[in-house]
Amino acid sequence: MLPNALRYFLEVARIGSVNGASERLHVAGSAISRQISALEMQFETPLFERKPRGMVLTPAGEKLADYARRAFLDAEDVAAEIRGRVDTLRGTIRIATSEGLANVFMSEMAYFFREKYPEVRFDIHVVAPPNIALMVREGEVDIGIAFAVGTPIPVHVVRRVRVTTVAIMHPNHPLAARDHLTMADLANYPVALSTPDTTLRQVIDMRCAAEGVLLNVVMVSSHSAGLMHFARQGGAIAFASPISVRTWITDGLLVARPFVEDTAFNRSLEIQTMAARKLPRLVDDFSRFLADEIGGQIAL
Amino acid sequence: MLPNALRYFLEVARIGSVNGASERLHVAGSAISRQISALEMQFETPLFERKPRGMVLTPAGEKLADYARRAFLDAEDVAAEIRGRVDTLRGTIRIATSEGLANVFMSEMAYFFREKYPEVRFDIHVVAPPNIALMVREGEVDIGIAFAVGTPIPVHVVRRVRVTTVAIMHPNHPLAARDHLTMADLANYPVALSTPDTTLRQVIDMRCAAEGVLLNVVMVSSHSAGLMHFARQGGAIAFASPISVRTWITDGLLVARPFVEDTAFNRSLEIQTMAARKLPRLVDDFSRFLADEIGGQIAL
DNA sequence: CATGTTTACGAGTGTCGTAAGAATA
DNA sequence: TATTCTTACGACACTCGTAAACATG
Repeated sequence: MLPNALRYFLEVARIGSVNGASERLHVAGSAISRQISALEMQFETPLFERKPRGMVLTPAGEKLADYARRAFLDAEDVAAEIRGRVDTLRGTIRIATSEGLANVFMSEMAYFFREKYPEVRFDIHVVAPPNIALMVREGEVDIGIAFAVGTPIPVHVVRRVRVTTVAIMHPNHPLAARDHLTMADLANYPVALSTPDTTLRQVIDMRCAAEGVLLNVVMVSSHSAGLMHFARQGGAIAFASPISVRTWITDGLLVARPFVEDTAFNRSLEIQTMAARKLPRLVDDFSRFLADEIGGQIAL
Repeated sequence: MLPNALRYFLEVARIGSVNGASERLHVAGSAISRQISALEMQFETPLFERKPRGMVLTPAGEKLADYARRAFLDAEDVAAEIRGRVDTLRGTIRIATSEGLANVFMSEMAYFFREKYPEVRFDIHVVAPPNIALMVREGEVDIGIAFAVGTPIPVHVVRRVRVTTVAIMHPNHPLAARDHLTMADLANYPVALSTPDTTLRQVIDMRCAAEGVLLNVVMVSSHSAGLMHFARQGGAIAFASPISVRTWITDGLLVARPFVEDTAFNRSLEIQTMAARKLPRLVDDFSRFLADEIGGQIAL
């Protein structure tokens, strides 16, 4: 459907070398090299910088890569639509999200959405937060659900909401009786934290530094569901955004307590899709569904 | 950049015959026929119905045509962006609009927009109202500015506003002293109308039929600016939407008088772009500019 | 010299144009 | 029979893979 030159180009951009792309594509490196030269000839500008250890995109190359990724997805979508005859209300939605959201939040969203569209399949990729937007940009997933991180990657943000951070504890915990907490309140109790690569941990660290509070950290885990269960057993206070733990709270298994003056604790939860991509109907529906849901959740 | 098969396919779709496309493309009909067969093989479904006088798209073919038109524009845009290096803030904006809007409204919009972007060029195509959306859909223009007509053509509507219809007359006209008019009021005076293929004429005819009023029509013209000048000389009452005549009113050359209970007189003015197309930055800017402008005009 | 890209060249594939065949009013 | 699409076939162009040449830390 699209010229091979673009496929080759894209794979070299991904892998960063002609030989690498050659192996993955089962195409001779010479052929790939020639096609890329042809593209550069056509656009009258180099698309890669030739470095000793491979090739990296020039700004012009970046533009072409963005276009090509979009073009392949578009072509794929229209082919599915034409072949499938049906307006693609069945299909697979590919999602990248972080570990903290994959548990309760994504499960709920998938469950509710499948009540509307029973034929939907979800492919959920749990990856490190900075990689979510990258995967969206490169078209490896249709939708990214992530807390915004510093690096601005050019993706389309369907919706962005400010999300608070709350302390999660056993219902009998002494602090469960309090309406609002400060970081200093927690200093006397054991706490459980996520790993430093999470956005959740980052806002907690920042807040502790600002208040000069040193927490009594008894557990650090990259598995947020594990932290929640640890908190449920009374082992420690954990942290989360309200949407990440909703069912546990409503079921009475845990209680959540907000912090006073919470703004420094806020993170931005984003629904991301590829910039300028025409989404398949199903994916578009789900992105709107998500946006509505978290739009409602913001009131929580 | 894109495979020839798609170019051939699209031209056959446009022209409606292989031989016709063969002439325009300077490619043998056999080659075109073969490429189209290949596409149909690839999608495992016919894209054209073979009629005795040529070929017409099947529903599957329509989908592919929509995709292909989009794909070619996208490819063109990205190529310009890569080559031009600059972020394409100079360039040409192609617009299709109706005769009534091309005069005052488009001139104003183009003039104001060029104050922001002096390097902009406009290609304005004045065509019959039903063709505006078609041209947008087929990618012959970037933006369509049209009053909505019955046939729903799948284009993206950037903005839609309800626009009233007013009577236009010389400042000394007896009716100029009235605040609101009815159709019956006009029966005693000569009026000038646009041709029946215009949306303006259609709403007037409908309203006259509803009220059972017979107008004293002294002029019918397909050139709305001519009708305005005729009204200005006192020859007749003409009709227009407020935005079509704004400068003439503000300059005091003509006066506009609204009708009582005007809703049946409303038309929907639409800013249209190709569905799901990623607009070049310049075009996107202009479409937003237009939307803002007519958004403001609605209060008029 | 190890790694990675580009050029040279023969083999294979695909596309094109001419011309003949088939379908339809 | 006039128009249009499709198939047959030889000529040409393009792409590929192997292998050698080139660039660089």
